[in-house]
This record gives sequence, structure tokens and C-alpha cells, in this order.
Amino acid sequence: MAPAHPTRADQTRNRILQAAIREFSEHGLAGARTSAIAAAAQVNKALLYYYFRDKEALYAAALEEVAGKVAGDALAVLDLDCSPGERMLRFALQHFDRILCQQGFQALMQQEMVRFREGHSTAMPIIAKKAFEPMVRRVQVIAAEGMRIGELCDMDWMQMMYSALGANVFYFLSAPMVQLIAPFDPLEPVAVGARRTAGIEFLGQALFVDRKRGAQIAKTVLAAMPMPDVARPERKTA
Amino acid sequence: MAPAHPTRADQTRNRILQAAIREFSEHGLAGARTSAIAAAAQVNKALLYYYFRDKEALYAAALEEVAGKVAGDALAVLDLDCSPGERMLRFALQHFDRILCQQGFQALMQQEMVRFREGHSTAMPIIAKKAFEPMVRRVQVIAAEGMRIGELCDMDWMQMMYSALGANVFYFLSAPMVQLIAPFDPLEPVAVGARRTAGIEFLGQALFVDRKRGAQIAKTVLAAMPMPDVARPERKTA
DNA sequence: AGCCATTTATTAACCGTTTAGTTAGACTAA
DNA sequence: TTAGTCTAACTAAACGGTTAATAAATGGCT
Repeated sequence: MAPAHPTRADQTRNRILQAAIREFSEHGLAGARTSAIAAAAQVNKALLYYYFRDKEALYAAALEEVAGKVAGDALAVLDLDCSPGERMLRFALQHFDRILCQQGFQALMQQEMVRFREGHSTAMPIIAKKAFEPMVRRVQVIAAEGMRIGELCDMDWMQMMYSALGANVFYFLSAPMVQLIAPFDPLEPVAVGARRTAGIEFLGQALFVDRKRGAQIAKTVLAAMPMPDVARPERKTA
Repeated sequence: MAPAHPTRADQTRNRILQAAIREFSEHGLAGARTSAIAAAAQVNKALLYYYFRDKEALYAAALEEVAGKVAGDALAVLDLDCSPGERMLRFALQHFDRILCQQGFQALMQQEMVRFREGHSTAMPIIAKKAFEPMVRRVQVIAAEGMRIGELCDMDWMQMMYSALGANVFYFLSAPMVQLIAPFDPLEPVAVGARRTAGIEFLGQALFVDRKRGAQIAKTVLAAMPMPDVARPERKTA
């Protein structure tokens, strides 16, 4: 995958891909401009068509790039050596941090889900099978294990996923709207940190048979996984 | 607002608006075609510009139309005459049913949130203030009341909202992907019904101080609010 | 009621710009 | 030299938006 000697061409191709991820996540497939991608990658527009068949192929490649990275990270967390409940909380927290750090990815996926529901989209099936299916399968066995040993409440494992991840997605999804009607900025580090803590503590209360134990594990996980610096100064008004 | 005699012009304008809601929710602002909207509304393209300044103004009008309806429905539920905890569960359930019935609205909002985060969008501030702020405020006082009387767990009320609504949004948002990797279709009525029940029962367990009472109320609410028929046969392959 | 003047609603045809995509050829490192 | 990269210049089509002309209401006046 990653060659020892990234040739000049490889670097160029990658510059294009990174620029594409940015442009597509900000404007969607239809809204993205190929000329903008070329400019951001500092190449001629024709070069996009040298490396990728057309706009849609470039879009699919961008999607695949981010999805692969995400699934890899997630699987690593799910295979840690600790109790199923703790792995679940770690999984949820990592999910939160990923959205926090790579909001581009999240925007990309959201738009693609809408697009796919309408019947367009060809990339989804591929990344679903390749990246997300293994991850979801893993969560399923962990949830089952946690219930079997009496650590986690007996409930549908999918329900557990929806509870664990839904609030994360929704927090960032609704942030722009909350910014407008709340007296604070939900994307400010202090607010993000509070929400991050609250989310995990909530899962500790909601998922575990023993709420005391849930609170304990939540504390452990939060201590073990400090909030990453989000090095994005946001240039909205520019 | 709604005149006793909707004139011919009013009907036309409304046809355009409905067509716009559909087209924009399926393709986004950039992807939507004004000619497609005109065709769907069975009018000449120039009529769009007779009733609305430009494409973006039409988009804003479509957004405002759906947001207004949503907020109205939600406020009605929040003012029912029952305990704060029950109102919260009813609110969450109605939120679920709304997404189920009006998936177009949800797609529209999601895309707009992404768009707004990137700095574009002019419609968001208006619909935020007019439609969503009153709703959120109402939830806040209900949550506070529920905690004060010892019915609901003591937690940040925003956290409560994120938990209650996040899973709903996430369920439908992720449905296209789940369709690809799960052995069942999450949008099939039986799956939707199961998830609907599970979500409310989960909140009954997670939000209430007394889990028994939470389960009881969840059962009551589910009985009082039967799942609506979703009269959308889906024509994806067409 | 019936007729005309004025406004409102609607359309066919068109225009300028933007956009994805192409071509023909130049540069560069082995 | 030559295969692999890369670009300036171009094209054809699509798109948002306009215009000028027409059809349908509306409201007064007799």
C-alpha cells in the first residue's frame, strides 16, 4: 500500500486526493469544482483526469481513502485487552474524537448517505463491505460477550450502537444550529470537552448493569484517553 | 397565513415549493436543477424566478417551510398535560416518527448543517431563531422540572437531548449503510417498529431515576402513540 | 349583466457563464 | 530516446437566469 519510495507521481496523486477530500467534504459531489481541486493540489486540471477517470471516480477514491483509515483505527480499539464494557466505551470515545478531529470525513459520509438513499452513489457498497462491516461485526460479538458475563444490560446490540454513536454524530451535526440558539459555542474546546465527558458518563450509566461499575469504567476510560488537540482554527468568515 | 380561498397563484406557488423541497432534499442545493423543479411543479422555469428571487431564495423558502411545520408539531407535544419524563419520551418518539414520515426534511436539514458549517447558508439563522429556539427552550424547562421533582436523573439537559434525539437521527442516517452490511433492511416496517420501541425503552431505562417507572412510562407512551403508516413505497431503482 | 383597462400570472425562446472533460504537445528523469 | 508526467488552450454541453410577448384574472364603469 505505502511504497518505501513514494515517487513523484505518488506524491502528486496524493496531493490531488487530499485536495479532493477537502473540496468534496465542503461542497458535496455536485457542489465541488474540479478546478478548485486542481488549484488546491497545485496541478493542472487535466491531471485529475490523468489519475482518475472522471469526477465521480475521484469522489469515490476520496471516500474510500477516509473510510479505510477510519475502520483501521476503530478495529485497533476494539481488540484491546480489557472488559467488553470498557472496550465499548473506548470505542464510543474514539468515535467522538474522530469526528472532532476529522470533521471532513464526517461531512463526506453524511452527504454520501443522503446521496445513496436517493439511488445514486456507487462507492458506498464498496466501503461498506470493506471498512464498516468488519467493524460492526466486532462490536456485535463484544456486546454479546458483555451481556453474557452480566456486565452490560441485556438489550439489542444494534440499539447499543445507536445509543453509543448516535449522540456523537448528532452533537457535531447539530452544532451549527446550536451555535445560533445557545449562549455558548458547542465547538469551543471547553464545550466539546464537557460534552465528551458527559457522553461517556451517560453510557456508563445507561449500558451497564451495575451503574456504579459503569461510572468507574467511564472514569478510567476518560483518564486513559485524553481529549486530542483540535488544530483547526476555523476560517469560516474568510 | 392560510387564506380561506387559496387563489390559483397560491396553489402554483405551493406546487413549486413542494417540488423544490423534493428536489433539494434529493440532490442538495448545488445538485438540484431548477429545470427539474419546474418540470415537477408543471410550470415554466421562468415562473420560479417570478415567485422567488433566485435558486438560493427558493432553497431558503423550502427550508423555512419544513422547519416551521416541524417546530409547530413539536411544541404541541411538549405542552401536553403529563409528567416531565413522559413528555420527554413523547417528544423523542414524535421526533422519531417525524423523521420516519418526512425523510425529505431530515435530508434537507442535514445538508444544510454541513453547508452552514462551511460558512455558506443564510437561511439557517432565520429558521433557528424562529423554529428551533422555542422548542429547545421548552425542552430545557421540562428537563429541569423533571429533575427537580426527582423523576429524571440529574444530568445536563443538553446531554439528555443528545441522547434522546441523536439515536433517532443516526438510525435513519446510517440506514443506507446498514442495509448493505446487515441481513435485514432497517427501513422495513418491522425493523423500524422494533427500533422505535427499543429506543423509547432505552430512554426509559437511561433517563429515569427509577428504572421500573421509566419502563412503565415507556410502555404507556408507546401504547398512546402507535407507529404511523409510512406510505412511501420507495422507487430507488426507477 | 357586459365591456374595457389594468394588473397579475405564465410561457417560449434566448443568452452569457460556468463546468466537466479533451487534445496536442512540452518537460523530465531513467 | 522514450515512457511517464504534466500543462496551456480548447470544446461542447449544461445551467441559472432574462426577456419579451401572451393568457388569465380583476375591478371599475355603464
